[in-house]
Amino acid sequence: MKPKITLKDIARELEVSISTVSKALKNSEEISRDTKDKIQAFAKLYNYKPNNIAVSLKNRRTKNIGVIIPDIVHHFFTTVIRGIEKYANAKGYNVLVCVSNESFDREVINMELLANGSIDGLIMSLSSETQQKNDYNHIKEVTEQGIPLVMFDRVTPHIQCDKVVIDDEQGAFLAVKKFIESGKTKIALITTDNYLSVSKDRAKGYIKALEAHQIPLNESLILRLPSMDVEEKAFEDFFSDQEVDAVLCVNEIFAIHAMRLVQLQGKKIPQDISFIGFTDGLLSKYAMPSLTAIAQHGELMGEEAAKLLIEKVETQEDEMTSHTTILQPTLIERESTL
Amino acid sequence: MKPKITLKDIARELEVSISTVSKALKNSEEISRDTKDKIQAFAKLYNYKPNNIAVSLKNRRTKNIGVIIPDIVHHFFTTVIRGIEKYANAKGYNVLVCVSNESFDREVINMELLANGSIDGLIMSLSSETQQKNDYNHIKEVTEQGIPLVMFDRVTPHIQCDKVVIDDEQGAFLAVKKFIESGKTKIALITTDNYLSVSKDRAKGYIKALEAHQIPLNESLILRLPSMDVEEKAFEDFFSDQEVDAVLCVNEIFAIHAMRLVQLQGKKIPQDISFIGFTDGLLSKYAMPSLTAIAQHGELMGEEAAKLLIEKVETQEDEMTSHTTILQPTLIERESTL
DNA sequence: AAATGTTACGAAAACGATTTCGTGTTAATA
DNA sequence: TATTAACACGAAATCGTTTTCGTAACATTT
Repeated sequence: MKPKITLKDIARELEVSISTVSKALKNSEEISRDTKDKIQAFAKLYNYKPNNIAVSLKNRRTKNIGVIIPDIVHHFFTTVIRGIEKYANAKGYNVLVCVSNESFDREVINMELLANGSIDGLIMSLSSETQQKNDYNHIKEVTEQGIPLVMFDRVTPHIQCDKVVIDDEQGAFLAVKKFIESGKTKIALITTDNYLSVSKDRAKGYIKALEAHQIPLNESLILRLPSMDVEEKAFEDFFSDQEVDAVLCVNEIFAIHAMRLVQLQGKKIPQDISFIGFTDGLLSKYAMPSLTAIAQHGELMGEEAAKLLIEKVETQEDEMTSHTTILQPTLIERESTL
Repeated sequence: MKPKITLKDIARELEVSISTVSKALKNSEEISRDTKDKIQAFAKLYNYKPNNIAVSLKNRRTKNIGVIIPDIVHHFFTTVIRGIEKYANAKGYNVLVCVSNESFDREVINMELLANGSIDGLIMSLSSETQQKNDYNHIKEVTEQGIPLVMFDRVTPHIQCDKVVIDDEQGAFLAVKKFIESGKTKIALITTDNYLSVSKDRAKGYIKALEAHQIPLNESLILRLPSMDVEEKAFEDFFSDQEVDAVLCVNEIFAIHAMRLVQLQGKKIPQDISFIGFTDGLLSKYAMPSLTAIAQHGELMGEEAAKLLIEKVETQEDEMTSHTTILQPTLIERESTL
């Protein structure tokens, strides 16, 4: 085992000062060609690499950016991370991912941990618990310390910072419009309770589209689940109590479940009943039949968030202007719609 | 904007020395009750939090563990991360996730980045490119520096370290056994080229199970794809050229594709043809019909890896014993088998 | 020959914490 | 009263870098 070599070690071996070594390795003009050659050769030989921690302490920059997401097993978030990584790595930044697990407390812990020097900036999406509690003090503290923050997807107007979202309302609007144009009228919406900002916006788009086409809103066609977990019973009741010829779901899981259920009831997709689901993940692509989806462009969202963040980090002008990027969702047509 | 407060700031305000502040905040016996109260109150008021970077530099421990995975959009790896996070967080460690994107170069870059002081230990799964190149020098360097390493899933015998894997051979064996016991004999295997350690082991289990039941091995029943991407043409040829009544796939995507294809050809699953796929992710659960799967227990694997790592990190005995944990795969029966 | 300018390097402070050791003040003991 | 012990705190080194500033040695200019 050969422990890492430091500037001090090199200086001692070569009988020069630490400063000389440091400068030589940075190819400073101050050091003579001879000395530089000698030091650089020695450093290469012993595979010297500066200690990141020490460099960070000195420079007060870590070249790390933190990311806090509610859930890592959720395909959408992983695509966002991929986008963040892609951009950040290209800019020489490392990405530090933490998972809040939809818990307010873990979100707070993660933020404190990251904000105490470990990162230059933070990208986050709110946990559902945080959105329910409506408590954003932990986030305010971080921004007040001057740490650049970018929020994506699950955002809040209570915090002033750069944001990247898709136009969820427009996404739902597009979907319902698609249904109506293919002759559907009994259009259902399966969603979570309104505490999630995105669910709220999607419901808005759903209603707006109905209004725009003079279809009266029928509240019984909206199924609101208390969580992301599927309750088989609620689904069954929903579909047996009434006639439905099109369903918009706020996530893939709901859509897949519903599709399976109606297929078992002998209905044909998309002839008898059409489906559109949000997020366009793997499930949509591989479902039977494949699911028409509203794509959220997670990777793009990640890249955009990283770009906004790194810009703030590198131009230390603490201009208090914040910018919200709204990405347009697109409809990916597959077999579940006409 | 109020920048973070340091020990020095507190010392200056309260007209004591930095050492006193440091000790007071650690509740040291050395400091009088009065002084401690005063300092602690002041620190709380100004929300003092020690700077992680400085603490890391001093203690030469970061309380971070690094994780390098080949792909973050892959469900299996995210479940492993979830397991790692779970255990590590409980032990007060932070998890730093990097993605190699199946690239050798990115793997090297990530390792260097992490290994230069950012982490106390590393958990990784090899990128496919690394397994193809069979070059592990970057990993050797890290272990030689005395940084504890645990590998999982995609491992190599060339590196001596703790490892966590599932018994892939046994998994494939179980699957094929299941097929045979339900009367199938024309059993196919759809896999990637052998450069992936796991694919190799699974093929071994497939062959072994056939042998154990005196079914002759028919090479034409093995479809080897050059990458994880699906080539539609190869699938079609494979299924039209011969009779097949059961298929084992080394991943979900292959399985879903194949199932869709044979269903379009009018075959009934599982009566005409059965399917089993590795990994038991979301797709298996929600496929139509749902896919019988070999579960790899990613979350458990992650927890185990984190446990092994943190043990090594905390007991600094550099005992050169390494330990391999082999998890047993389990067969999750669903609709795609009899 | 004196004054000035280069060149090549080292000393030391700094980043923010931790920790060892030393010491002045008081209290307890002989 | 002199000695020792306990208490409460501060000075300084340290972790591994970076960077500013000072300066010895030599070269150049008038």
